[in-house]
Amino acid sequence: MGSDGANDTTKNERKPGRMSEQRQQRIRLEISREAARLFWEQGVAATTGEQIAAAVGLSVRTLWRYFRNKESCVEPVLAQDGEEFVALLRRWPRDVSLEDHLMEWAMNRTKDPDQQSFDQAVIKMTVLAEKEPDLRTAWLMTNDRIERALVEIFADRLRRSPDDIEVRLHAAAATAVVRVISEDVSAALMAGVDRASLGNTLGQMARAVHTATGGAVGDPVDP
Amino acid sequence: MGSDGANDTTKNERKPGRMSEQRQQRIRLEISREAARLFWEQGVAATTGEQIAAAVGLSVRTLWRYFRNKESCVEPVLAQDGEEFVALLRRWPRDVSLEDHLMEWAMNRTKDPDQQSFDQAVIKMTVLAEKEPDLRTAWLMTNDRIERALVEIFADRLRRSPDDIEVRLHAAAATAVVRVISEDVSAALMAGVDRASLGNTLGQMARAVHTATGGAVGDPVDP
DNA sequence: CAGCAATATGTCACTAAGTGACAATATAGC
DNA sequence: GCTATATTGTCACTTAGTGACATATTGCTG
Repeated sequence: MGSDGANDTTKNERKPGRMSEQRQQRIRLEISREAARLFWEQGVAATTGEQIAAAVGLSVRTLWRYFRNKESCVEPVLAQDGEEFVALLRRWPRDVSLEDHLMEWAMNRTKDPDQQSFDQAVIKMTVLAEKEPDLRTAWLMTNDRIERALVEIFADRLRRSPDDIEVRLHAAAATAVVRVISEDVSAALMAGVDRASLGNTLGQMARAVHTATGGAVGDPVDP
Repeated sequence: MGSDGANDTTKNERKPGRMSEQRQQRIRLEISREAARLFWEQGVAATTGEQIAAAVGLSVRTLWRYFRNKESCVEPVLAQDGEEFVALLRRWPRDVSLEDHLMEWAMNRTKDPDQQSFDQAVIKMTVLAEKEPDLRTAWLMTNDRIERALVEIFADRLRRSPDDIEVRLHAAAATAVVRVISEDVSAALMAGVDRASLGNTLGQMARAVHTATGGAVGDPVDP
């Protein structure tokens, strides 16, 4: 497998013998979940690559084909909410505010039990990233990728170039505030706060993005 | 040496045999500069810990006492501008706007030749961090620490608690935009753009901080 | 400056992380 | 089923990073 394949679509054309990208992503996610479980149970330092590999039935050599280092193993888990957010923004109609868009989605979403245990893993890793430097780097790198995705989305919405410094500033600021809110929510949930009493976190995110972009992002725009 | 010593002042009281913190910081900075030079010349992967250690006349065992891993070696260099920015904000009079404060400082600053070569190292590492994942983590972690410093500074200025979510959102957004501008300026300088034609980057930062905090940070405030 | 206590350093041994090479096996398309 | 290509596991290896311990260095005090 080309270890960069997961991030480069042109190199992933379907050839005989090449696994689909979806399949590779599923394997990556399975590894990530097992890594997260082991990191939570015994700490990052005490978890070996061999243990992670064994947990998913792969050799450690193959593990390092899927992830460039140990802490990166947890990135797919850490990326869950951010990727969901990005996917939502990609579907964001121009004539709708961000807050309305997110609230509409929140009202219509369904949640299966498998997804809920996955959410738990996300929360645990987000919290653990606060005190484990290696996980912190994984968390920050994950957010770095989200920011790059937001650059494209904001450029499109604002009808500007992705190279535009303003676009990049807005994407960076938006990513930062969404990250802080995610961290805040995760810490609260980990501390036992009931999700209902957290209030409207998606609305909070939408407003924070609006503020952090100086009002440039978040309102309906011309079609 | 206590490897966490550099970041914990209570553990660094002056005892017989314990080196001063300034001395430890100087050694860290010397290591960081040499690491940066080697990373630039031959790449991160091809640079061994032994080489970095030899370049500063230390054993590799001691190198790992000063830095938790190889890429962290470059953090003091990467942190230079951010730490300067933080120091400036710590001296920021309440009755002055951020832009005026930064501009006044820019007009009065002096620059020695050693500092200029150091600036070059900062620029090179900032640019290299765009394509070397390990350096990217070092850069993001450095900015994470800057953000934590800004939380304290903003809390003080806004007369709010550092735990206040708004304070944290402002600090995160401010750090993000300063980072993007730093990256932008470094890339331009690396590409040969004349510093004079870059315009007023400090003013740009001040305005970006003001925008990213929704106007909450940047204006004069009540004393 | 000498003495002392505490810390810092280097050497050594070691484990784990991570990489390259290559043969065997698996995958996807026709 | 066949073929071409990719993927995987084994093996050997280097490097990163850690613990233990003896020696050297540092900072304080008289």
